[in-house]
Amino acid sequence: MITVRFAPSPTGNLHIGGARTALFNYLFAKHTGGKFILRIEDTDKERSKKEYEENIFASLKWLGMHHDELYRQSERMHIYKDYASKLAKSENTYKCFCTREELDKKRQLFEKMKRSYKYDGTCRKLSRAKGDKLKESGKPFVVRFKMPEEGETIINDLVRGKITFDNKELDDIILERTDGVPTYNFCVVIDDALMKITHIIRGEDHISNTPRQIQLYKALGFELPEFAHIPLILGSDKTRLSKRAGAAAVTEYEDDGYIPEAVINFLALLGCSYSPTEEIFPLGELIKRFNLPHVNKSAAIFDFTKLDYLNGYYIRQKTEAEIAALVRPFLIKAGITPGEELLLKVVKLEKGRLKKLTDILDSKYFFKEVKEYDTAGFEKYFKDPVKIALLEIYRKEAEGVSFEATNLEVFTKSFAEKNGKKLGELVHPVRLALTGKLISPGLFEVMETLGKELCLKRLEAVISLK
RNA sequence: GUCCCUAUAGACUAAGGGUUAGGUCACCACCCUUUCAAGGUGGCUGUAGGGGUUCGAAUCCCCUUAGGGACGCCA
Repeated sequence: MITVRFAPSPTGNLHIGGARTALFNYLFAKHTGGKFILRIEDTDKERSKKEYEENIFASLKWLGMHHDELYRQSERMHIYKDYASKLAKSENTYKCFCTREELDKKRQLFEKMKRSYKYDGTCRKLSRAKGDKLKESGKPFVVRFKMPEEGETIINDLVRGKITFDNKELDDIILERTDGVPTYNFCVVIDDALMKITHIIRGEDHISNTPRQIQLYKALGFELPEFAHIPLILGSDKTRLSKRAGAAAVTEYEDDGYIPEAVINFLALLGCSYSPTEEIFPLGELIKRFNLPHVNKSAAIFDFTKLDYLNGYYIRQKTEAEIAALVRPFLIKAGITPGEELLLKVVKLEKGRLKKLTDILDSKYFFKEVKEYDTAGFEKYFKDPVKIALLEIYRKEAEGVSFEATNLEVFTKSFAEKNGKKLGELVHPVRLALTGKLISPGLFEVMETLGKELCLKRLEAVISLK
């Protein structure tokens, strides 16, 4: 059975790049009828936090990715211990008594000499007896893995093909810290093997870890899984995704008014294609079409305009009731508690115009008094007493009109004609008076939704500016 | 610095030896129209550069350049 895993460390909120890695794993699992495992890699006690773990759960849930199994590495320490002692017995590891300070010094020295740093193997050369003696003396130590010093390690990557590393480049990685807690490279290998992960799909940033891990597989006698390293996402400045350029937490996208359908579709498109001619694919369709060979090798740049487009598209696919429910929390956050009936009417008008759910705040005027007017619009329409006078007549005549959109349109058009004006000469100032803005949904629909009373009142407010 | 990876328009991608290099977003124009969207029609931009291999190269090879990643008692 095909089994994949997403293995985040709870040292921060789930960000968009992590979500994409999760998505590719999820799509692959579901496409093949396989299993999607979520594994929390919380071996770094200092930085791992429960709140981040919860953020990861919430984000995945929001995106609609459900895991089949859940593990936490912090609950599996005894397993790693077993394998550590197994490796020690087979002489694949050694105790290293070099202190952090000593190592730092060496690193700095290498840097000064413009040479690449690699652990020099000081303690690898230590005799067993000497090592045991040092241990008994109470000197703290870490456990290192003896990397092969010759030959090469080859990754047969499902995305990139063959990647070759000279074993000389591999240094003796630390398996156990001074406090006995195992490190990432050790835990992943054991977990992936024990959880029978068949395909490791992860970011390109892990390529250089892979040969080290392959050596561990070999030393532990585990069967190798398949590897697929997916390209990273770059920010709009072509450098590593930074917060400014899009690397926000998934939950921040939610707060910004994006909907999961759009985020999923957008992320799936970065670094992968599903059709030569189409790009709109909901999750179910992505699952049907996903395939590792379709994943491409180059890093993709995060582009908000496309996300916005997709978000608008998916919003338009929803029913008005659904949109109302989605948009309501954003209004409430802005201090507006909309009545259901009015909200539904507003959504009907705004539906085709929303890119983000937060855009609903552009139509605050349905729920709140208009207190200020667009400055340019004010100059253009409200400064001239002649124009105001026209509005005054319009207002007066509107009193006797039934406020349905079609009816208002007929009335306004004939009013304009009667007064020798173009329709626009009326529509724009009226819009400004009713909404405070130069831009809104169709004016007559807006008027109908606002109702006669409010419309007349707002027109009056402008007339009295005179 | 060392090792590794990558390179099709402003962005995401298709074509994996033979296509007028296709699609999507963005952009521009027009249509629709009371504004903005949405929708419709049309258009603009591209194989990083240089060498090879080949009858033929975006595609295969080499070099250059550019970008990214890794080099932690982080994951």
